[in-house]
Amino acid sequence: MHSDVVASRSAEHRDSRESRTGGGPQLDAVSLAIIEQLQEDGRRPYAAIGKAVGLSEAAVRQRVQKLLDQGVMQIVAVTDPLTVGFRRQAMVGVNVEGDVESVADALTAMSECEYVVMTAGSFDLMVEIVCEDDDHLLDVINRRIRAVPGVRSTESFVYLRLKKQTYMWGTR
Amino acid sequence: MHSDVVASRSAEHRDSRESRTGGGPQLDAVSLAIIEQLQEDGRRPYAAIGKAVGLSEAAVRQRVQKLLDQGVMQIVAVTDPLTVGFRRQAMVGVNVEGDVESVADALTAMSECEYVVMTAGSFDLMVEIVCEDDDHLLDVINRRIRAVPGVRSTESFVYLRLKKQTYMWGTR
DNA sequence: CGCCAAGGCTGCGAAATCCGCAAGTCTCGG
DNA sequence: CCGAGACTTGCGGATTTCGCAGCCTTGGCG
Repeated sequence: MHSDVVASRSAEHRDSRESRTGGGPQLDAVSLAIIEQLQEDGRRPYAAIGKAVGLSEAAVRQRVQKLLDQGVMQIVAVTDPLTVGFRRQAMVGVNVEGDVESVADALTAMSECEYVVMTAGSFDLMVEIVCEDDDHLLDVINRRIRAVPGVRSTESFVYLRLKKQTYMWGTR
Repeated sequence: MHSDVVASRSAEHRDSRESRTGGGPQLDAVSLAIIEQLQEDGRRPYAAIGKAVGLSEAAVRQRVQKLLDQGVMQIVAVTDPLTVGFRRQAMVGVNVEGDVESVADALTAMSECEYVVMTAGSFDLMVEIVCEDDDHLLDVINRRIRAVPGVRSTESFVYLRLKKQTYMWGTR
């Protein structure tokens, strides 16, 4: 029944929290299936999940708890920012001279920066900004981001319309 | 004994120029508070939420259900794509000739496009792509996206490292 | 002004779920 | 051969969910 499950549980708990790029702790097919269930409905009962993935309720409970503890997934409410009062969003491309990492850390510390990623290409960093209004956005971009040491230049892409936003990784 | 949060029940006369893009029902302070609770923990019991926002368990349940039905929020599991087997991600800027909307729709229909937004700036669209490997990414960008009628050019920013990814809108 | 419908809230049992725990199985490695 | 880890089954008790019957307030309307 739950046979195809057997995967590598060898290097499960590696200490490296930095391993993002290299691929994190291996997840077997069952954990993947559990995550998919919770991506459809974060409040689905453990018993129902167990039935769907071929595990007992207790086992699902344990695995979910572990996935949460390990930080592999989190169960949260997500909203459209516009409906909760954030009227301006923008993607900002950043060019850096010197240490990209330290700039990224500085941006990460800003609450308005919802998403920070280091990239290859004509930008070193891409940052998604969520603001309440134009003034707020202007302040963040021109005064805060450009004030970070090492930031050479920025280019902004103000959001006109959000067309798609999914959280269905692994559900394909 | 209603509490602190409920204070502004009758004073919700803020200038509600509802912005079009997200449109949607005005959220009062209580619903906001409920959302914040669920952003911290999507599985938090209704009774606990009620205690926190000053409402009964049943009332919280009804409001949450309505928020879900209305599509204002969804409760889901979110993960780091890298830990679930998607090793290549990229942000792609797209320039369009002709109808931007129809191109956006075409991209939205692709399962690999996790995030699609229409922007102002040197790109008409920004698209986040989630792929399993380099071949997959190459295929999506060069063969699928560029094949969409109206796409004039694209520029890719391959993710090197995800530094921050939050879902705490409204929790500031 | 009085009446009524609608929406939102509370309170309350009943059903379902969560949670911890114990005992037994199975597999993998040392 | 034995221990560790993961899973299962089973089981209560605590907690949570859920449906429903009121209650109150608001707003429309004759």
